[in-house]
Amino acid sequence: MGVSMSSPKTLVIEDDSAIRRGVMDALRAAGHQPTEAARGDIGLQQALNGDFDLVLLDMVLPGQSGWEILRVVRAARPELPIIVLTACGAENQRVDGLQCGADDYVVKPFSLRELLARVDAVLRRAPARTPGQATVSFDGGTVDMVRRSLTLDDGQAVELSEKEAEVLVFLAARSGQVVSRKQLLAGVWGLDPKGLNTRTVDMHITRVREKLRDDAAHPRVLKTVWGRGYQFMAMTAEGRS
Amino acid sequence: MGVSMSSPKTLVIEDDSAIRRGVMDALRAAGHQPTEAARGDIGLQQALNGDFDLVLLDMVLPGQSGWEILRVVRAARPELPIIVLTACGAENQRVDGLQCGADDYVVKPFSLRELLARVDAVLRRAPARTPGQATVSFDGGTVDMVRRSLTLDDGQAVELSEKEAEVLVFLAARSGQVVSRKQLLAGVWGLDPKGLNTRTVDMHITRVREKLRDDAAHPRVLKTVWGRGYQFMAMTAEGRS
DNA sequence: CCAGGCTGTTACACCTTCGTTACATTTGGA
DNA sequence: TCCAAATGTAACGAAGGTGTAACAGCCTGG
Repeated sequence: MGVSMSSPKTLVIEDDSAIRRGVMDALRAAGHQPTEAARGDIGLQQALNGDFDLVLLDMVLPGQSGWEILRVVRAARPELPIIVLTACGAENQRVDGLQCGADDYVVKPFSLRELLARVDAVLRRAPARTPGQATVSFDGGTVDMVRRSLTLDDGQAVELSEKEAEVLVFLAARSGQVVSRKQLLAGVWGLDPKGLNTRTVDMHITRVREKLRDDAAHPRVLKTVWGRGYQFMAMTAEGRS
Repeated sequence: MGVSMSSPKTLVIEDDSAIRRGVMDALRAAGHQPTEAARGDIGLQQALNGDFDLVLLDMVLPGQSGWEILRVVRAARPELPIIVLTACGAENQRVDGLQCGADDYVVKPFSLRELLARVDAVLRRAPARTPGQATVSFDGGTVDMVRRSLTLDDGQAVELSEKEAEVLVFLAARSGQVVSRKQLLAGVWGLDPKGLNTRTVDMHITRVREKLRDDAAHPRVLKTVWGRGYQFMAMTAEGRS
């Protein structure tokens, strides 16, 4: 199931009808198949159940907060790209938004050209994150997220322990995003950050890196983002068959 | 919501109805779409919420001080050009105005021809300051103000530390303006200039310059304006795609 | 019972960031 | 010209983030 995205299906969640219509028209003109939602709760349903390649999400919505939607969709469909539309100013929202896992961020008022540029960039940058894709390739091998198995480029299958597999799949499903230790603790261990030591995460990263033949000092796969977390570097474009 | 500035939307905040009418007529004759506000508080609302390309701001106003408006608009919409209309004489107001972030100033009484010349100059000089623009290019690379990332022209992505990113984005968002150390301290560190050493700013500028491949003696990007601060030199006109 | 693997914790060395200080150099004005 | 203020930057150190070796507890399969 290659991709090449001839006609991306995009979900627009935005309550302001003027902006929504403008965005819908621009997307259609750019060859998308856009769907619109004027309320947060309805948009959330569609994002979770629909077959979309991209979500454009306003932060100020009736029916459900945009932040809540971002969190829920990220948890349920980590591979689905999301671009956040946020009201102007609000310097700090940007950090929160990107840390919540938005793939990009457009500040209102925005030009439609700017928005389309961001949309193209996100779709181009996320080749391995098509919904339903079961494997993610990196420089040196491939992760099968369904079987939770790891195969290196020389054909060798690598055994993973339970936790190692969970950590690797969790990161691979969010390839390109920076994942904090807290997110890993919550997602893999399913706990409040109580009870468990943050260093536990580091230790497992070290063990996974070893099996990936990755080097912490010059990582090809699991990059450390200082002060923020870890980032799975998926293979871009020039990929295998 | 597009831009391309064939018919710039200009907001005129001025309480003297004779002057206001004259300016409005002159702008219309010059092909603008001007909007007028006779009171400071109303003008401030419009400047913050409206979709304008330029603001003409009188300093002496009922309802709200012009200085206050200048400060607030600068903080919320740093990319929005502002030309200050200041009462005659008062040489020092000029300095204060420019330091507060006005893009230009016109001293009353002024000729309409002079005003239009200044308006044209400011609009021409502010290519990278379109509302919603998320990237600013300079001679040697591009700053993405949303991702807080830096890409050089050879395609290399440069890692920025937290503070480096904040300093660079703060300056890039105000490209063309001279930003004082005090403004940087307030905007990036969020402190009164107490508690922190002014040299801290210099040090971070040095570090950012290094990552920009910029040379303090012959700066292409971060120019030192002696006695006043620093200035981000955005790429003009003949820009990239 | 033991052996062996998996997990989480601890400890320690190292690295990054960032504010400060110090000193050389530059600049503008008297 | 000379002087004082402003600037550039190397160097330092504190605070805290990161990599990983070592260890102890746990479970599972003999």
